[in-house]
Parts: sequence; C-alpha cells; structure tokens
Amino acid sequence: MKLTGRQQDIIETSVRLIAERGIQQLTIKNIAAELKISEPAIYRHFVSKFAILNAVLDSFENIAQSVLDELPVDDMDPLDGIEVFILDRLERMAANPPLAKVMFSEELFQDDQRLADKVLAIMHAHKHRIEQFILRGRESGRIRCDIEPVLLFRLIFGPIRLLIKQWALSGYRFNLCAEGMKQWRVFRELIEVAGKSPGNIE
Amino acid sequence: MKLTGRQQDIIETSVRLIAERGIQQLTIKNIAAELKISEPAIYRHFVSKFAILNAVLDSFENIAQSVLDELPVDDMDPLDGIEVFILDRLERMAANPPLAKVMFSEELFQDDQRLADKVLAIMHAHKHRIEQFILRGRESGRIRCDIEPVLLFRLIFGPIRLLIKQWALSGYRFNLCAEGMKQWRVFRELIEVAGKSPGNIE
Amino acid sequence: MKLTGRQQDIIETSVRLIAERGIQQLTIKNIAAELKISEPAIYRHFVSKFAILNAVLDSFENIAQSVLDELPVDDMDPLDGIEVFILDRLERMAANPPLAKVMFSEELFQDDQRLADKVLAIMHAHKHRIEQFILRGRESGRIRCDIEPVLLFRLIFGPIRLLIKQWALSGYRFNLCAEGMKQWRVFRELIEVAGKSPGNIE
Amino acid sequence: MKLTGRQQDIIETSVRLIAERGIQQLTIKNIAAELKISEPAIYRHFVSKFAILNAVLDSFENIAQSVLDELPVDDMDPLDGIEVFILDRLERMAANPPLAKVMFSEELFQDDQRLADKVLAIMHAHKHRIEQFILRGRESGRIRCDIEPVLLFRLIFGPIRLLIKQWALSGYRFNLCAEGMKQWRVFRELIEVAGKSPGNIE
DNA sequence: GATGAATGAGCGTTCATTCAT
DNA sequence: GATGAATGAACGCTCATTCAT
Repeated sequence: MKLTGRQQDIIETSVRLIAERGIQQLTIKNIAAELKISEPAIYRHFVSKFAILNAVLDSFENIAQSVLDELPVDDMDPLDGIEVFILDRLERMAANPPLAKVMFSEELFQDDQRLADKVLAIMHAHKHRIEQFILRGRESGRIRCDIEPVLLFRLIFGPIRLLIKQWALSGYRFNLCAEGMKQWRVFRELIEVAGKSPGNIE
Repeated sequence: MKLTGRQQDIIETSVRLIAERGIQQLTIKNIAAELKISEPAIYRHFVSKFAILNAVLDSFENIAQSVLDELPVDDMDPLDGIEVFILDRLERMAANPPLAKVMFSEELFQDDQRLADKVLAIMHAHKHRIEQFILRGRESGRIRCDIEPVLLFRLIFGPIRLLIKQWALSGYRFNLCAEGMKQWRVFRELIEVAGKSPGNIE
Repeated sequence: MKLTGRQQDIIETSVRLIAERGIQQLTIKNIAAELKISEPAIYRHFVSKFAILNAVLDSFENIAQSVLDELPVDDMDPLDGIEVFILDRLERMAANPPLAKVMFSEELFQDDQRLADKVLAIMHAHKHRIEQFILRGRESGRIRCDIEPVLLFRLIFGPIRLLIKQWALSGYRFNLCAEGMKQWRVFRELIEVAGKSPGNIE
Repeated sequence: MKLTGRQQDIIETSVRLIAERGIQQLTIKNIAAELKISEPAIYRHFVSKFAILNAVLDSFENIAQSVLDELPVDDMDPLDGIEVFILDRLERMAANPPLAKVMFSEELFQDDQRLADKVLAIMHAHKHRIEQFILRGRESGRIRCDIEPVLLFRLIFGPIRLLIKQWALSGYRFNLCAEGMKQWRVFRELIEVAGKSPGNIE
C-alpha cells in the first residue's frame, strides 16, 4: 500500500479541494487542474475516482493510527494517554488545515456504501482507542467511576470535534492547539480523581 | 416566506434524499421522481435548485428558533432552559430522522458561499442562545464559574452533536431522546452548583 | 413495446450509421448529429446506448417474423413457402439497403453478451422457420429425402446470405431481388421432386 | 514483409481479442496486457493500430493463398481441387478457432476505407480461385453446365461460410471439418457429372 | 527493447435549466 | 399546474499516441 509521490500529491490535493470548495467540486478535472496535468494523467495513478477517495480515507486511517502505535501509551497514565491522543490530532489538523474540514465529515463519503462503511470503521477504531484509556483509568482509579464510559467518550471527544469544526468554519482564525488543550484540560479536571497519580504526595 | 404545501413536500423530500443517499444524489430529477411529478414541475415551486437548498436551511433556522420563542425560557432556571432546548432538538430529530443526518452537517452546504454563510449564521444563533443561558446561570450562581462560557458551550453541545451523529450512522438503532438526556444530565451534575436551586436552604 | 416516432428515427439512423460507417462510429454524438439534436436529447428517448442497440435487434426480430405471420404459409407448398420467405427478406433489404450490411452481421453485437444472445436467438428462430418448411417438404414428398435437413438449410440460406453480403459490399450495384430469386431457383430445381406437386399429370 | 516473432504475437493476440471480446475491445491497452508488456512497447513493433489491423488482414491473405500455391491443383480434378481448398480452410479454422470468428467478418474492418478495400480484395481473390476451378470443371465436363458459375460459387461457399459462423457462435461445439466435408460432399454429388471421372468408361 | 508519465480527442452519461404546449 | 422535448456544460473515463529516460 505504499503510495508514489504523485499519488500522495493527488490525495493531498483532493483533501484540499474538498475542504476549500466542497465535495461536489472534487472532480477529476479540478484535481488535474490543481496539479497542472491533464485529466487522463490522473488515471495513471489511480484507476478511478473511487480509488482516490478510498486512498484519502486510508490516509485518514493511517493518521489515526500512527502516533499511538509509536508511543508507549500503555505504560502512561490513561489521562495523559488521552491527552497525547488529542494533542496529536490537534497538531495534525493545525499543520494541515484542510484535514479539519474533511476528517470528521462522515457525510461526505455517504455517496458510496463502501466508503461510508470505511468511514464508520475509522470512527469506531477511534472510539475504541479512547474507551480503552477510559477503562484503564477507571480500573486504576484515576478517572471517576460514576460516569458511563460511553458518555465519557462523548464528553471528551464531542467538544474537541466541535472545536475543530468551529476552527475550520472560522477560517482557521484561532490557535487550535492552545484552545483545544484548554478545552480538554478543563474537562480533565472534572473527571480526574485527585491524589491518585503515582507518587502524588498531596 | 410562507410555503405552499408542494414547497414543503419538496423541502422534506430534499432533506430525506440528502440523508438517505447523500448530497450528490440530491438532483432535480430525483426530487421529481420521489414526488412523482416531472422535473420542470419543480420549477413551478422553486426558481432554482439553490432556492430549494436555501429553503431547506430556512426550515432548519425555523426549527432552531421555534421552541425557544414559545417557551418562557427567560423565567426558567438556566439549566432547565438548556435542558428544554436540548430535549426539543432531540425530539425533533427523533421524529424526523433524516434531519439528524443533515442538520449538523455544515460541509454539505459548502458548495455555495451564500449557503455556507447561512449555515454559519444558524450555528452562531444556536451558540448564542446556549451562551445566554450559561451567562445567566453564572450570574445567578447556578453554574460553576471556573469554566469559560465558550468551553462550557462546547462541553454541552459537542457531546449532543456527536450523539446525534452516532445515532444517524447507527441507522437510528437506539433511543435518541433517552440517551441524549442521560448524556446531558451526567454533565449537568458536573457543572450545577448544588444548593442553589430555588427552595434550597442556602 | 410500441415505439414513438423519435425512437424509430433513432433506430433507423443507427442502422444506417452502422451500415455506412461501421459500428465503431455508432456513437451517441453521431446519432444526435444525424438527427440534428443534441446528445442529451437522445436520452429522452432511450435510457442508454445499450437500449438503442437492443431496440435495433428487436426491429430485426419483428422484420424476421412479420411476413410469415401474415401469410398462409402452412397451406402452401413448402418450396413456395421458402420462396416467399426468401423473397420477403430480399425485398426488405432492397428497400432498406443498410439492413443488408447489418442484419446478418452477428459479430457487430458481440460486445455485449446480452446483445450477442439476442442475435443468436433471432438466428435460431430464422433457422427453425426454414427447417419447418423442409420437414414438411420431405413428408409430402416434395423435397428429396437424401439430404439431411440441416445441410439443406445451409444450402438454401448460405448462398442467400453470401449474396446479400456481396450486394452490400458492391455498393448495392446489382438487382438484389432478381439475382436472389435466380440463386434460389437454381437450387430449388436441384432438390425439388418433380411430378409431385398437386395436380401434376406427367 | 517478414514478421518478427513479436509482430506475430501481436497479430495472433489481436485476432484472438477480436474473436473473444469483439472489435471494440481490440485496444492497444488490451493487446499489451495480453502480451504482458507496456502499451508504448507495442509501438516498437507496429507504427500504429492501423498497421496492426493491416497486418492481420495480410495474414488472412497469406492463409488464403498458401495451400493452393503449394498444391498441384492445376493438374487435379477440379472438384477435388475445390475440396482441397475447402478442407484446407476448415482445418485452419479448426486449428485456430478465433480465425473463424474473424476471417469472414467483413464488417469488422469497415471502420477504415483502406481496410475495407483490402477485405474486398481478399474476398475477390478467394472467389476467383473457386471460379477458376468451376470453369475448368465445366470445360472438362466434370461439372454440370446448366448452372451459372457465379451461382455455383455461392452454392459452394455460402453454406461453408454459414457453417463456420454457426460453429463459431456455438462455441466450437461440433467437429467443423467432419461437418464441413459432409456439407460440401452432399452438394458435390448434386453437381458432379457422373461417369466423367478419369478411368471411367465413357 | 522497454517503460512511466503524459496528452488531445472523444466516449456514454447526467446535470440544472428552458420553452412550447 | 404540469408536461415532453430539448440544451450547454460538465462529469468520470478510455482511446491511440508521444516522449523522455
């Protein structure tokens, strides 16, 4: 599944086009124009438009997986793990703003069932990750136990998603990472059980 | 701005088509086929496709405004006001599931700047309402003051939006209102300042 | 299966285009140009190019059936029945020369399995008709019995097909019906059992 | 006009592609794919697609000529000469079934006037050969004289062509040579003048 | 000899929209 | 209030072919 340089160009351009002009404007013609090549040239690199959208989603999947696979998140304090996860997403979005407009827009890929399913799978994997942290946090006593994990997940990620959407709609006019961390930490305090972090004296 | 019966049919059908088959399948042909009339007949009721989408957004706006305009929310406890607002949205979505797939999908209207702006305006009005409640809640001491209103807004509405999206993606397979109220109330408890509800000893 | 006027125009034009310029030149663009309408206009009358080709074959089928259904061929002398059948085909071809280039060109429809099957079915129906005559001719003693019916069919129809092809390739430069009748009758004499026609004295 | 090995590969593949998938599927891409080389590589061996089709027709021409040039057909009994000719064609087709689908399909090359003319020339040469035999047969009294040579030609070759077409359309499901010889011989008996074969008492 | 990348022309098809009836 | 017929623009995609490597 290694991508050639041109394939990466095409994916990047596609994400940008969706972000800037909407999915209806994601046409082979527009992609080609952005890359300054002819339309048929696109087909040397992807067999169809579907293949392009599929590769776009694959790249989202990779993004969603990469950090956590590299970090020793399993040894971390679960709340720190969630924080790393969130910060990673925020930083990626900040570094590649079009992502923010596209990545959490499940409706965009509704047109094709296969793509819609893929989007769903990514979303679930995402959720699964966070819930793992939550469960470990409950077991270790770091996270208060009086809130169901599924509700906690929405309380953690819902605001972050909304923040990202606001950032995109605002034309990227505020500091996403700073605001995002503020957003997360204010909630973290609400659910963190004080004095239970290892080595805490208090 | 009164709509004829046929106009309402068209709007309703449009929302359903977007929800069920994606915005790319919202074509004059498909709308006409659903309503079992010819394509040119659509133009008797709306001058253009843009006008239809515009009317769809207008209907969202009306939905977003209606309840609050009728209820004496200003005299209510602010937290109860928010609760009424959320419950109203949930009930509307539950009663008209396609709404859930469309109403919070700002990207769908990205194609046309005028529509995108309208979406933004609706979202802002939305946010403004909730923030009014939050401010009153702070003033009256019913809501804890150590969380910035903007963060609170996202903490209240982010999870609800995410829940609605999950409900739509799940094929409407759980009880939206029940789950939504559970979601809201668990957070309400976190931000409600105890002993300040009317009739409480201070 | 009634065709509108425009649909008949399109079929007729299609047959002519295939005949004059080859199947590769049978494009929606060319059909539209011949009819002096735009390409999309074609789609008001046929849902696809496949549907057009299908209708072309249907029209062949009708041609192949029509005469025999109207004539009292069952009461005829079988050899006369075959003669009527052949003459009918020749007259139709002569009246509509493009037919001659297309009707017996099974390869032209090879591109789509459904069309290829339809061609085969027409061919079989054709063959079945002739063989019925042959069998009746054998039973009634009008046709010599020392030649297998299937071989007789090829001896009757093979030369006629070849003649039609030569006529088409020659640019329609000879009298098809006259030559065709000569062709048939010379063979008829070879297989006709003399003195067995009703009322013959000899 | 000597062909390289690769050129022969390309011609052979082309004939097979036309036979199996229709002339519309005879594309440079498909030829290249079959030969497992790249598309531009084809152009090392033929300057254009036209050149390929031209070479295909040349190969048909060679096939049509070869046997008769090698055999002492001029010294043969004319009816035997025709039989050798027919049997040769049948054996070639049986040995290379795609040929059967393509060789007598004049319409396939209709797209280009130069190719269409070439097809016509082959057909004429073909016809000329057989007619030579017929004339010699008449002169030597071996073939009945009451049938015009041109009609005789169609009576001889029409059924064989039809048989070959039926064989191809049937998916090559019967023994072509056996059936073909049966077909020819039943007609041979009809036109052969008895008692004139060499060694017969007169 | 062969390839990867590219292209202009053209394909069948769908789009929103118009117009005469 | 509705229709059948039509259209210019655009769509995703394939074609034969070229060119630098």
